Amino acid sequence: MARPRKFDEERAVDAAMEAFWTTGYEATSTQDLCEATGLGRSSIYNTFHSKHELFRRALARYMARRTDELTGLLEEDRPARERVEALLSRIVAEETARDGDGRGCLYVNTAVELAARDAEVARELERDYARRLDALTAVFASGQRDGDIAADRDARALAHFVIATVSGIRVAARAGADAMALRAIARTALDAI
Amino acid sequence: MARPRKFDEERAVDAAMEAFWTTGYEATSTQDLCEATGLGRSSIYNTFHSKHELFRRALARYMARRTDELTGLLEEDRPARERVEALLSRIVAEETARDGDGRGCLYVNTAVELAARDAEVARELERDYARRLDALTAVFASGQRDGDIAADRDARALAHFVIATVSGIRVAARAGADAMALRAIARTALDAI
DNA sequence: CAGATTTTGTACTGATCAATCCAAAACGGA
DNA sequence: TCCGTTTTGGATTGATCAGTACAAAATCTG
Repeated sequence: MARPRKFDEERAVDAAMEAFWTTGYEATSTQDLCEATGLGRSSIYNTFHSKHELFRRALARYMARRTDELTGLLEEDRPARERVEALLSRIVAEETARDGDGRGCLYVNTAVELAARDAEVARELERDYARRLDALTAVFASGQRDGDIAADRDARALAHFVIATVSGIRVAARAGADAMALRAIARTALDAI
Repeated sequence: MARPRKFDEERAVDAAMEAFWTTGYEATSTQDLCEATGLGRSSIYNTFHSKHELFRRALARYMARRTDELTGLLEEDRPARERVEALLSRIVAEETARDGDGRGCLYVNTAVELAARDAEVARELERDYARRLDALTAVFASGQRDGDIAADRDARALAHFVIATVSGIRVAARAGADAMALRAIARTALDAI
């Protein structure tokens, strides 16, 4: 063997994720990444080979973490409608929190900033979309079995709708909508399901 | 007087708008803006003083144009529900068009890319949000007078909800959702109003 | 036609970008 | 302890960034 690393790769990805999350892909310089991770240029390029590849790692980590949270929340033993309500409430709480301070959601940010001109990233976003769609579809299907979601609805359509509502709340928050407005959006969306 | 301009300022703003729209603020270089507008550097800086100010002009133009389209559509003499349905259909059609090709919406793009770190831009987005909110609120209020929207609903909440649905559809389109999914989102949203 | 004024093209500024190079440093195995 | 291997820091690369300097060109007023 040889000289060992003196940093933890996963912690570095985490730090890079935070940087990309708050600043965006283009606006985060490699210098910013050095400062965020505490690593030198060489260590970053030796480990991740390029800013783009580090971003992909950071995005994958973000999506995995978020989708895990989502599925955890959606697997709770409650009526389907309540589970979706809890999901939307959490999104509203996140977006109105004054400490997280308006960085939004890396998934939405990336979809808007990069998806159109980066096929690899677009593919990753699609895969994550599919995962969340499946999780939500399962929730609505179980709600239909339990009877608290009308049986004649299309579970998959409802799942698409909830995902869109989440993104809608996030964009509205960035466009300056206040907490009351965000709650109104969530409440109105719940009327539809 | 003195030497006259040999270009149309408004056409230049239009061209810049197209560039920012397809590429984003950061990723559009001043060189790109020269090529898009057909102007030299000097003309651009002599007229608009900075990339940032040109962007603000372009954004204002985009929002004015879009909000005009919106209010035009919403002032048609039809039941409120149909007017909102027409609005959502248009958004879906835009996002699935294969020629416009995935540039999305400059308003949403800007909210996500810039609003958090550019107070001036954030203020403009808020003003536009308010304009669209008022237009939609008026539609729902008229629908309640006509009886095709339930009188016990909150017209303003419904308006927030429709705006969020539009953003949600746009983000979903960028994340890879297909035309059927976008139509399902619009249809489900209509069930809520 | 002459003088005042503005636009325009071109060359240039210093800063910063992502990425590379290279030698010194640090470890494991022998 | 010494060799092979890898990591690390710091200097450096060429490209590109937003913005400027300046003089030639073009038009109006007189």
